[in-house]
Amino acid sequence: MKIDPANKADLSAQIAKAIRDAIISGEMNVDERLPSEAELADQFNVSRSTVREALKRLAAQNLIRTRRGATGGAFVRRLSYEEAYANHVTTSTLLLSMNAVDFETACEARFALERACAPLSAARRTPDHLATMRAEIHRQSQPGLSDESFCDSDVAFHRALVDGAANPVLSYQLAGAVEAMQPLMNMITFTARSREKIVGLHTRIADALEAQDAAAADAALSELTIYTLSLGEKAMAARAAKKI
Amino acid sequence: MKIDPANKADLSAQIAKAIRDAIISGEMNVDERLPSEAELADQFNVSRSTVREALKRLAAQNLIRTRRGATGGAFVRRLSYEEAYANHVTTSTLLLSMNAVDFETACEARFALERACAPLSAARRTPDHLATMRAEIHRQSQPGLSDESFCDSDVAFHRALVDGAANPVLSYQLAGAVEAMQPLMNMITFTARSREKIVGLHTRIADALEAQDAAAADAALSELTIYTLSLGEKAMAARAAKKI
DNA sequence: TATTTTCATTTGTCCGACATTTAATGTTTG
DNA sequence: CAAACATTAAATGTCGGACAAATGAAAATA
Repeated sequence: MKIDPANKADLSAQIAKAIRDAIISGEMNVDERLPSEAELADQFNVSRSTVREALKRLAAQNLIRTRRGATGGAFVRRLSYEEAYANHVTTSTLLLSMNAVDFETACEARFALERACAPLSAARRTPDHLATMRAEIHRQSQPGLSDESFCDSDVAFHRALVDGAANPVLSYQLAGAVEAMQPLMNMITFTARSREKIVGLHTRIADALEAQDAAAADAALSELTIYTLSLGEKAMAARAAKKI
Repeated sequence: MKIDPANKADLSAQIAKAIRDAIISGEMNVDERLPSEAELADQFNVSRSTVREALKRLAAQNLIRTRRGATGGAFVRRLSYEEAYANHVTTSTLLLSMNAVDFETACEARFALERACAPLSAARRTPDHLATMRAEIHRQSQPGLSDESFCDSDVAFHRALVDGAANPVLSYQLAGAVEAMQPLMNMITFTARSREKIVGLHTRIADALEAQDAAAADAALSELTIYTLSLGEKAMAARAAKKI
């Protein structure tokens, strides 16, 4: 880790990379303390400012945490699921918006992934998951609900479906797909009729999971996919018509 | 964006957050130039060093790029799929290793996600994808291949399967699941017999995709899941026996 | 013993200086 | 006039020192 070639490119980036590699390779363990900034500056033969910039890069990636004081310093941080979730969601959102991913592609990906969870969720969902889904369905049926709240509830419902699979790795991977879709979903104005249909499909999904009927859940999800895609097309057409 | 409460905690983190929010909310567009470090220092009423630490945080998240010189500065960066891939893979890897995710959970997640791609891949795979898969299968059949190379080839094969779905969002989400599994897969010593069986299943998958037979592909993937899980169990048992 | 004080260590912030890179501008020369 | 060259200005990158603030440990005190 002490290596640092006399490369011309961004010393702070090089140092960050060296430390990051040490962490990723397992050379440094969780909660292990890094040398102090002054010591690192000595080791790498750079100024303390440069070391600090490197450490801030690592902090931005949640790889280290710092504490002031006598026993303070920089420590290798255990990456928690919650933080990873949050990062994954914002990155996915940015990726969708910056690269102008079309609704169809995102929607297809989202539902394909969700359908992968359905069989596992049918087998393992707990009463808690079912209760969450029922509660969200109830919320979605409220007449005065704003479009934004409906979207939130939609996400919460599908999140419960995914979590029902009781596989944290799966939940993590899907968080990006489901939650990042929300801004795109907001493009679609949910009319009263489309909400009714969606709530109906959600109910079918919840029923199927309660009955532990994977095939029925898959069928309902498939219908929801098709319906959501048709809503997207309609919204696109409306937007195109408006432009002309 | 100019807001900055007189909070005493971590000015550079606060500033980074303010700028990050401006970028994520779409307030700043791709390739737009941020004010210079000196100007930002003025705006936020902090020193240039503090601003620099904030900018390094953003650079670490690939949100900005900086260029030196007269027309230089910090620019909002378009997040590319390639970078997002790389980040997603390393984050997933860290998440698996730091949280001691068991082989079974990771394996289940991986194959569940892959099976979500299979129908799409059966419909859309190009000759290119098929050629890649065949080439990797051929490579996997070489007798002198190291375990590491076999793992690499395995990842490449499954990557081609996923890419065959022709959905970049799906590919991105799955990169983390497939590639992050590699270190865990390395735990399993691939004996000659297990390799033979795996190559056989890969061939069946490739055949099914070539024939655009989604059901057959799913069946083969299902078998591969079960077989991989059994290999994992065997490896665990062997490791346990060794310890005693 | 229990409490308070002192102290050393470490991160957080600021300042000023200089190096380096880069493009635009000005200047010289063929 | 045009091309090559030199100058300059603006920006990031790096350095070194200084002080503030937090924090736990050791020392002094009641």
